[in-house]
Amino acid sequence: MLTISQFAATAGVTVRTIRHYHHVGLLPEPERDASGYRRYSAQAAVDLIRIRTLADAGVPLARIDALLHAQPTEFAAAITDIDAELQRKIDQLTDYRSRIAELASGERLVLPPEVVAILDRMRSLGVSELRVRLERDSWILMQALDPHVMPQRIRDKNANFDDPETTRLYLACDQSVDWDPHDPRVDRLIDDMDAWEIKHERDSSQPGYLKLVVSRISEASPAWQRILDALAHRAQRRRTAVPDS
Amino acid sequence: MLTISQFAATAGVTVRTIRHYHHVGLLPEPERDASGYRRYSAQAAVDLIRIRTLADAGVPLARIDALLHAQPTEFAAAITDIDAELQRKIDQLTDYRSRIAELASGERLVLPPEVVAILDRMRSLGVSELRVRLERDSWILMQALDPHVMPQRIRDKNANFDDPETTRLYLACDQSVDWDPHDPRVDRLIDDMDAWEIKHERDSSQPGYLKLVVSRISEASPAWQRILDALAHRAQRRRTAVPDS
DNA sequence: GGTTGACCCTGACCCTACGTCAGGGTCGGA
DNA sequence: TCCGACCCTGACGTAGGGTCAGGGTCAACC
Repeated sequence: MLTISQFAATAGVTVRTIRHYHHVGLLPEPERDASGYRRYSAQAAVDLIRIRTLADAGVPLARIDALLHAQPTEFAAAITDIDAELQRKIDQLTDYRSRIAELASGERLVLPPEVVAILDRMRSLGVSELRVRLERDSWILMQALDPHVMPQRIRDKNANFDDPETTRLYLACDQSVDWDPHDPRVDRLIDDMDAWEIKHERDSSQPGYLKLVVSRISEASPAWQRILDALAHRAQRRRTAVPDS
Repeated sequence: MLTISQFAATAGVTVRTIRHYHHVGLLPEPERDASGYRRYSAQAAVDLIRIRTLADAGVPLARIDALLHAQPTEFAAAITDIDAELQRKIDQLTDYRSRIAELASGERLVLPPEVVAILDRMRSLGVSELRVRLERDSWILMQALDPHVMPQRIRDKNANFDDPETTRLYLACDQSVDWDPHDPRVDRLIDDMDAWEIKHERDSSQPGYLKLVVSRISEASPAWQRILDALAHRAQRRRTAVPDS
């Protein structure tokens, strides 16, 4: 007969594991010898190995108990089930592996590839990292709060960067980050951007969740703050003069 | 800004998970609004996704905390590490899958293939399932208690079944299970087996752990009990007459 | 302006599958 | 007789949350 540690060793588990299985009723308590030690039969070892085979495969102990007392048919069905679950886990882990590999590269994980492409395009056009990060935050908020507008916004944004005039304006604005707010170039920029908004039938009003992004842009640079305030003011005047149809 | 449930949704986790991360200090507590609700920034969403990417890969939360504050070099090293661990898990799950598939077939899981082959050979020779099971138990005990003798015993056992005379004797003994202990055929069997033991220079003494198996064999059949007792008795007499060299 | 349903808050206990410690008895060999 | 390696029970600890309980908020609709 086997002592508890020999018994545990046949399945490569700890003594504590065995006692736990007794406690939860998964393994029946065996006979005791004269001094109260548990003594295990070879049959118990076979049972234990079956239990561990299932447990290793991730089957909860409570379900193992039921399984071992099930009809062969149900048992076979459950096995098929468990096997499919294992395959699913394997696929998932494989997926996690590829994600882990991308961890170094930041937003690739959190945004759809089209948006990542836009951000990369901005970088390659020479847009500052600060501006790119603000843009990224705005996409993240949009994704969380208003996901159905994303496809349209992606098209718009790409169209903007396809247009050399719009791109020039965007870059000029980006460069104004450390200009003095009263630099005459800022005035020209405001005029140009206002004209652009009129031409493209846009205005500076935004869905509520983007107000935060706008306020962070303003905080980042006094020049930007002046530009945004001026544009909002002019747009407001236009709306008052020509009310919504 | 995001409410806690919107924030949780960006990473596909529950609100409780977010609060748990605050509790353990993995995520910093964000600002609160006027009514005490937590409000999350887009940057927090990026951080959360990074955390979940690691957590999904099985990294303990405590280690994630350290990782996110680590140098890029250490971080990269840890990622390599985690990736290797993932691959190991995938391999293990693949292994469990193949084991699960064998669950129906019993001893294949618990004994080395050579022994399984011996048991299968016994079955194909027509040995009763009862006897096979007793034999299996004896191998299990041997494996747990005296594993280094197994290769030799495997060779011996195969040699026995390679010998037609020994096989005949074994089968005869197996068939005697329900004979009357005083059937004259039992006497002839005892004579034959005793002769066999002398010829092969074996005796019926066993290492302690096999005594149990022998006693279970005896319990299974009165005829077997008589055979074993008689053989042990004769072997004992021989040892007394011709003491160990 | 009242109600309804979907949120949010904290605090506390529950879960699995054991690990670990405390405090004590038992066994086998030197 | 003593030591180290076993064995026993009982109880608490662990990660990563789940799930109440008991209460406040918000927005929309009637």
